[in-house]
Amino acid sequence: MSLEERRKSRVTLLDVARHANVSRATASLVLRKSPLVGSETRIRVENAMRDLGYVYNIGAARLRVERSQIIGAIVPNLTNPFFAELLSGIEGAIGATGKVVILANSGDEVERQEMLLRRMREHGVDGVILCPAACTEQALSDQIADWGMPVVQVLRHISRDLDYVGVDYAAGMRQAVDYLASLGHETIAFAVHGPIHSAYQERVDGFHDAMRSRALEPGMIIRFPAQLGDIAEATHLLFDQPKRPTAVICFNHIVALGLSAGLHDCGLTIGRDISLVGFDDVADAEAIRPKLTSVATGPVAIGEMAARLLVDRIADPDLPARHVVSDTILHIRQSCGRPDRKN
Amino acid sequence: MSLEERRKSRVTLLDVARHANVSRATASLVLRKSPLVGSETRIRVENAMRDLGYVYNIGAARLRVERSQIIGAIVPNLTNPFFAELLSGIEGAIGATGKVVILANSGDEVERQEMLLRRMREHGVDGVILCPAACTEQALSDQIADWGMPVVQVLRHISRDLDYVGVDYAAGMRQAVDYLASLGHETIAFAVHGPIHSAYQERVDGFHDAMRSRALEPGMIIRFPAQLGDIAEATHLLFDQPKRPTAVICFNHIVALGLSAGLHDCGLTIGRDISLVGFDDVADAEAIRPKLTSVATGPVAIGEMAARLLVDRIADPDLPARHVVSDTILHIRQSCGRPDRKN
DNA sequence: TTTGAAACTTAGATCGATCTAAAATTTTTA
DNA sequence: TAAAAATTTTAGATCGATCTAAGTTTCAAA
Repeated sequence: MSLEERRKSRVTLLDVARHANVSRATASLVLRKSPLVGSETRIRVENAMRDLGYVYNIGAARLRVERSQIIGAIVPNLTNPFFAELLSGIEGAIGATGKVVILANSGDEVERQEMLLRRMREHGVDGVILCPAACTEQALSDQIADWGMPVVQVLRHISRDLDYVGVDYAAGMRQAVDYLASLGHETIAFAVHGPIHSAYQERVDGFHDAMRSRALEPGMIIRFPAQLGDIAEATHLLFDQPKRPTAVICFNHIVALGLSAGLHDCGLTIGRDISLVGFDDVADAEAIRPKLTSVATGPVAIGEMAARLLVDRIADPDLPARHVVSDTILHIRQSCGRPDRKN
Repeated sequence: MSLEERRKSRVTLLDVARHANVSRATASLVLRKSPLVGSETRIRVENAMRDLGYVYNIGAARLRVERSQIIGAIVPNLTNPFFAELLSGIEGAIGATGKVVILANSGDEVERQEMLLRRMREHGVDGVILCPAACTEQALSDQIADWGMPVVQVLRHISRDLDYVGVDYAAGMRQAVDYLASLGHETIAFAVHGPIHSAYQERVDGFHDAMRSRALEPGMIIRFPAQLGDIAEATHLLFDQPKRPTAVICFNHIVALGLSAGLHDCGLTIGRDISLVGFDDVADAEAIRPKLTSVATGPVAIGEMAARLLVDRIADPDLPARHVVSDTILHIRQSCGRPDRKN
């Protein structure tokens, strides 16, 4: 009956109090570092805690207090290193406030996301950082408001009524297009993939706007497969166009890796025969050869910022919604050159 | 006083019970799908739950029951895609059992790891999947036993008394060495980096053993910097050796990416001038050109297995310790060739 | 010595579920 | 039709903390 033993052996605040010859209430005050307890008593209680190996039971405390010290994070895809870095930022910033992060993977499926939100509510999370699954209805926002649950949208948004931390994708696309245009490129493709959501749309719109305002040919959007392995093999899509692009902007680092491999397989030299610009600069960008010129979005910092906003919102649920859109940085490396006029 | 309102508006089981004209106990039975309640009553209660928008409060339930439905996962470094994939496996398998994962990053620091374990105990986790930080003392294992906390070690181990899910690193090294030897390589280097732990040691020992049993020159271990960016620049370390290696086995995908970039910068062609074998095959391995031959360790499956072991251990804490060591698979791609005899 | 304020301490209710043991109801059996 | 058995339902204690409101001590001032 080892379970029984274990339960019995659990040290509660009452045990501590008895051991220190004070009441449960006083022990609780010590726990919460209240200035009300005398220093002699405080020390006696602290010693008792140490001697008995007392472990605070947040779950029990939460029953009285409205804070669980747990926040949730829902991302569409954990295996994507971009989201891993985002998560790292979230965990770091939330952890620093003494809270804890429940992690979940929506797989970009709305029903799964719904289930996860419910599960998190059952666990009484203080708030959620949500990167909404593609096709999430705006109605979810009202639902969330109904629940009275603090939520920060990250990277993608479904409603202006909720906090949002993201990236100025349009500006990022403009940086990429401007840079390529300055090198003399006129036929530029945007290689996209994956499900459609706000961040996708903003990139596409940004691309079109940037092309238009440079008076370049209307933007060429080319869709690639979802999986990294399949992208390289689909590289030919770039050349199946009415007019062959001299430069390609990649939707994210997955497309960049895939195309970088695929172009290599076609016997083309990146930076000479064709120019490539990445987006969502993750650590690996440094390791591709030639080094990939790319638009960096700083996922770790975004995660940290989202955490900060969530903490603020939890502290004051009536704050007006805030929208933090961070700038991108164009890292010029070696994957772009002047267009080959022979084409 | 919106907080007050919110609290008041929280629907409890008692509200549901009243609304359905039954007692709290009956409502609780319905919640737990007990066969004891009559079907007419069950439906009435279920309707009441739906009508009132009842949300189960796991925290409250946990006070009576010994299960929190929370498990913890501690990894040394979230931004490493290898651990992200591991985590993805853990989250998937744990999530499928209806439990939830608290995520934490030890940064490979023992004190931080200790703090995180404490925090998780305070949250009453049912168990923890731990990839121990480098330099973790074996004493932690006794500590954990004292606490009566179910723990599964993953990828690294500090004690045979705890469950462990990992990789047969020695066999993996043998596969790599055997393959290179079969191509005719005799001077093989092992490029390592990062903190020293069981998985590190097993790889190094495995390398030495494999070299010895093939009667090749004693293994050459070369340490590289921790950060990806610095590895490429340190590539020359390979050539500072008394005898220049014709093939290099990389400690993990970070070293592989770094060296693959660095060798390229040195003007060497991988697979012709020098052979490279990766380890810890992550998704990106497909995207390096030439495609990287590597020893795959399947992080997602390892995470899933660790989750399964933890669930079993929680169900029966008195189970003898289990050790699951999974096989590696050598993926032969394009980064290896016959040694250049001119050297 | 009494009084009042300041400094500490505490009893007991409370949060929202589960569990036990017993009560109420229905069905079956004699 | 009464007793026994089976099926449902429930009152009230309980988990481990926090909070309120009230009770003690201590000590300086009157």
